Amino acid sequence: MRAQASVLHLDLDAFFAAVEQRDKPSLRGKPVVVGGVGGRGVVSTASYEARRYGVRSAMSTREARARCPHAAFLTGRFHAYRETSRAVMAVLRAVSPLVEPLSLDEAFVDLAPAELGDHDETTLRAMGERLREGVKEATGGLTASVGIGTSKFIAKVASDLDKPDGLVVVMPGTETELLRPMHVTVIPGVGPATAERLRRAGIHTVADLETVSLDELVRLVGRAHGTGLHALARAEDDRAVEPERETKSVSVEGTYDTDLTDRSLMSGLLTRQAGQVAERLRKHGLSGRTITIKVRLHDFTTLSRSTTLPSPTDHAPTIARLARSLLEELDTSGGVRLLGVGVSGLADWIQEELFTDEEPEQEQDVAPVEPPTQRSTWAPGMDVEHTEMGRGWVWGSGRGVVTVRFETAQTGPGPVRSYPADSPDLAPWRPPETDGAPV
DNA sequence: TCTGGGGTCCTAGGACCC
DNA sequence: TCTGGGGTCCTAGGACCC
Repeated sequence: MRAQASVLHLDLDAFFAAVEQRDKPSLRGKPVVVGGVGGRGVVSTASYEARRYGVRSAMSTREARARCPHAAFLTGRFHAYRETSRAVMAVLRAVSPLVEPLSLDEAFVDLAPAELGDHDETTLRAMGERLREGVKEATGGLTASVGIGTSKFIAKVASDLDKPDGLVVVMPGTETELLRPMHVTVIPGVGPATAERLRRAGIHTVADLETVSLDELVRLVGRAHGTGLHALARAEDDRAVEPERETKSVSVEGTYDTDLTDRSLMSGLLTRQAGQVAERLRKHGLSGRTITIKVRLHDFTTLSRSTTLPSPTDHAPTIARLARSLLEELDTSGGVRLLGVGVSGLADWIQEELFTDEEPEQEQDVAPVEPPTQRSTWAPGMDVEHTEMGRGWVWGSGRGVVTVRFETAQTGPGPVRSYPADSPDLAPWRPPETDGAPV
């Protein structure tokens, strides 16, 4: 918590719906719902006109239709949202370079570098109004709610207090009296599960929470969460505004209107998703070592399976192949409603650099370290044949060693073995390009 | 026919190493 | 030979956020 109110939080009001109303004047003043329109879609954003009918974010579109049948139901136009978001972030960066976007419609701004002179309430309000005006101009009339306070937590709570189109400044020293009467769910990280645990312990408000000892909180909700809650209940929050946050994972998933039962269809869908993930990785110059699939069964139980490569990849056939073999482990006979593929353990360099950089620590289980050669011969994902092991594909390669994952059509994925890259027992057996055709 | 999609962070257990 | 403890990496699942 800072001595001065110098953290600002800005939240665009009903952002997706507002962009739709801006771009299509016939929708202005009318209920608009943006979200999935399929049988299993949910509401992403409801305009304030639609909220009057009880339509809320995360509600199923089916229920939203029941509550407000005359609303316009639209799927998102993410290009337009991204473009508009960029314009908003540019307005914020003109005030201070320290802007941390949380999503397309939300950001923190650290006002410390802004030349504000005094941080008295009048100056802060003027700054907030100036920003809101700037956003309106840059976006063709979108409104935003702004909160200013001594920490991220307080700024965020403040921006929520006078929505929509509001501005609230919480001056230093007034934080705890503001928070105490509020329900524990104002604290970021307290969702339904945590709120229920706290409720059972008789803790409802922030004031209640403040009386609970650190040990007791840790016992209730775990180490990390407990210490966080203990501090936030006292408005203690020193989290910095971080303009550059690194991407940790990239994923694509889809929920299907009817449950999937056909394994070959699932394989095809995973293959297509793997291609989309690889494309996004490449676009951002990323690659990753851990491939994860996500499977949601008909009864909503959600499973994940993952595997970690010896070196990072952005190669679609490799990701697809691993995803498909991970699916083999799962019993999907009851039907699958969601399938997804993700890559994590990201590096901002690609595998080729393994060959040019100095030797990494990591060792292979086959010893001979030859001079780095064969770069193009053993590309990840490439199909290979071993005289004894049979068919497999390149899982990773580097430093004169190629790691192969063997599999057969009959038995599925098999063992992983490493060989010297010049092993006469190992040969490519067909070009990999036939792989990856979606169903 | 309740329950999206893209993320982040945490926990807990096992393997493995020192 | 037995007893341990700590650290790191990996996997699976869950809570949470917008």
